[in-house]
Amino acid sequence: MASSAPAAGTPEHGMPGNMGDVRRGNLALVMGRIAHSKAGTHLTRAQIAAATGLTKASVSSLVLDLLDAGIVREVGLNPQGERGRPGVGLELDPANGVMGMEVNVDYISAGVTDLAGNLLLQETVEQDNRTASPVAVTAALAGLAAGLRASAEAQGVRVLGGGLAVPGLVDDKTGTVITAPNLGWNNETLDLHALLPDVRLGTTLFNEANAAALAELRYRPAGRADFLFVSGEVGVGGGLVIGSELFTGPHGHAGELGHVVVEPDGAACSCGGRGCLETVAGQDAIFAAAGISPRRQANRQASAGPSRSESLDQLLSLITGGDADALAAVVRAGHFLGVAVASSVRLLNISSVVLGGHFALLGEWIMPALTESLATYAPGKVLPGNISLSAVGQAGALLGAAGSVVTSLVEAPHRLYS
Amino acid sequence: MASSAPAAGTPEHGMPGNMGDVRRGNLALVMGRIAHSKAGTHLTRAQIAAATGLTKASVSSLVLDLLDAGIVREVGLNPQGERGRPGVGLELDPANGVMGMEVNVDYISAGVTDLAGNLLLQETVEQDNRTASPVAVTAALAGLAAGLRASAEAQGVRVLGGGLAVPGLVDDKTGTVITAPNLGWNNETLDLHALLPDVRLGTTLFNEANAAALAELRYRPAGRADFLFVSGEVGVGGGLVIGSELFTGPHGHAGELGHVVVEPDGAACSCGGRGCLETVAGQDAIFAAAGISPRRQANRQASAGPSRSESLDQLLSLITGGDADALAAVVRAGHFLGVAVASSVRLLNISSVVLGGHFALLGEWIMPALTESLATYAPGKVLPGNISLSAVGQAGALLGAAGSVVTSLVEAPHRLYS
DNA sequence: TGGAGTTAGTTTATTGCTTGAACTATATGG
DNA sequence: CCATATAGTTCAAGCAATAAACTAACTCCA
Repeated sequence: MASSAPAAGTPEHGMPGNMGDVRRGNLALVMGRIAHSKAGTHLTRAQIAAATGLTKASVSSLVLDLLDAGIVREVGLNPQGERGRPGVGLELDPANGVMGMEVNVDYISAGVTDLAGNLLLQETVEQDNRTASPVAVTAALAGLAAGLRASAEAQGVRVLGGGLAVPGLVDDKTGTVITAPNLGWNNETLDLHALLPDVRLGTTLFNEANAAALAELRYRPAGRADFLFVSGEVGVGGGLVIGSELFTGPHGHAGELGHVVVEPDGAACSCGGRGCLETVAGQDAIFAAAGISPRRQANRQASAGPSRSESLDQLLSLITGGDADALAAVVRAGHFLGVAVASSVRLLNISSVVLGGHFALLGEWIMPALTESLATYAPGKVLPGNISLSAVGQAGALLGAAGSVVTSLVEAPHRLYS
Repeated sequence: MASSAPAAGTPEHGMPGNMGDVRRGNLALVMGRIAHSKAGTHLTRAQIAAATGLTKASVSSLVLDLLDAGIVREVGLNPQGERGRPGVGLELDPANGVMGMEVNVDYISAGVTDLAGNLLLQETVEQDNRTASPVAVTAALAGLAAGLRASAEAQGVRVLGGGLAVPGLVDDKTGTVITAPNLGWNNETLDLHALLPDVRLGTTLFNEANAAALAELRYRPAGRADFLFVSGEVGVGGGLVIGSELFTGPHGHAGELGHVVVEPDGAACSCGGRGCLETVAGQDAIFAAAGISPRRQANRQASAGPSRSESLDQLLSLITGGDADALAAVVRAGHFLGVAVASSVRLLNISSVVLGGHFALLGEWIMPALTESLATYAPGKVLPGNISLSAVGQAGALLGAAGSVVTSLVEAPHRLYS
């Protein structure tokens, strides 16, 4: 998980700074301007100098490093009626890509984006990962990624690094999945290097909700800098974005919205607690309350029992068909989601919420209950206009994991020419 | 409120870095070593060089700046049997002080500490601030502060800056108290400069719980870097310390533990919400449940009705006298405090809790209920040994507000020789 | 008592980076 | 074709850290 990173180019805390730190910081500054320039437009060295406050001489020198590293390229620019010598446009070199990967309960998936965030290649393999060992799953994913990487390189795109999202608590520093209840994994250390060998920027491990939150930050038009992303999968997860950065707390696991207490006298939760949001708003809880037969637990054949998406389809048709129990289950989930979000809003002072997973799918019926609940429990704190549905949908975790590599590159481009 | 500050010496985000930033950062590094050296011991230039990785030449040059600024001084050092030339000890110059100030419901208070955190002077004036205008209160406080400042300067201590803690939501950038329900203040902009005129480092405005949390961080022996401080006053407040820094969220008001929802079907709260922790664990709620007559609201004479500390004394004697209702009220508060803390722990991934205010006073009876509640709602997340009572007590807000000035000076000592 | 050894702190030359000014390059407009 | 304007490069200057040499002050030991 991305630990609370110091500002770009800042020396590690407690370490002395030197002139190299200044250069690395300014390199990141220039890189950031190029990376975040509006699509279609191409900044010139002079524009970057004006925007950042650096001198033209410094910008030229810094841009030269980025060109040498192969992450930025020049594009000819016709100034169209401007006076003076035309500037040379700069853009992220599209010959670079990053790999996003995801392991979930019933599929593995991988994809390659360029540094601008365009999805170039993607492939998903449906398989039940509850019946497979972590080693087998990562081996299958490594094969999937290797294939995509070969395809990317065949079309001239080198893969600089990767990100992997899994539905559980992770420790990125050690590459360990601490616990992933829905996969049945506990303290499994993954070989992230073998997953994507010999990439300059390595591979980072993410919690799925956190990765999806990063995707919202990256792909949402006019994205807000501060929001709580709610991930509705089998479990209920949360991803906190504060100041345009993932907030993961002191030990890397902040944002567990699914285990906020919403009913002190409520049902026992798989986490050992009681009355957690997940016990009323998780998929299994909603299905049960709606009278939909539960998916078979472990050891089920690939074809036995309804799959998760089948259960969701069933729920949707029940609701649209006017089934009172199904609608009540969803409204109840929305109500308690509001309770949990209200508490989060008071604790974290966040004013925007983005719903993903089944909460987004059920948005039409969740939203009224949620807004009413928020008005009751945290009046005035979250304007209805600041509650929105996921802009990226299903592929969020994958795109967020990939995007995190780009972000880390933009914040420390010097890593590419060590 | 301390906004999420960049690392010491880091240029403002988006601004170019230059060699001056390197120097400011290294100056802060050296200053930090001197400020955080164990009391009684005195680091030498050579020791600082070895500890930081800077060269002796750089340290000498940086220390010279700190000496010139008058915030560090040399102390002779007998090396006691060490070989070689003895080093010259360095310490914070005790001729500098900072002012901490506090406005609360029934008193105003001010105090001066040196940069090491020793309280040199303190004075408290009891007065009912609900009957007074913000202007009158700040005028009285300014007088109190001016007197202490004169005393300090008479004994050779110059006051470098100040911090003011108030029981409400504040915006430090504008010096505004957005809302302080128990003072009846709403959108009152205070003249912080007039409160403590002509100090080099200005005066910072804090929420009371946040200031008290900073005091815990500063004064607690072997203080943890991450904890949730729970402030039990008329209202219930919270202060979040993450990574040894105050976490105030994207808009500066994070940590409102008192308005976490603990009983969705509970009582209406003064904030407009429902079932907030404050409705069961605030002082008034506990007094009411214990059958203690409420304090008179506004317009009471200074002598009419029991004061808050009188009510607390009454509660304590009821409990020690075996009153079942009083004990039940406290146990109930502890139980729901556990619910709120459990949710906080899941959202913020914090593993330590510090209780202040009436929660500390009632610790003997609160703690069992709290630990049991935490074991129920967030099993394994907060070890009982990580729940503790305030180490600084009543003067916490004042000490924390004063200490924040020291912290900001240590992080940016160059501000003292502009 | 005095020299060898040891550690603290300063001086000096070097390196690396930003800056600002001068300079070159390339466009538009009359 | 020349004036003007803008883009980008070159070059000397300034500043900060570094490394190495140097001075200062003390202990140990003969």
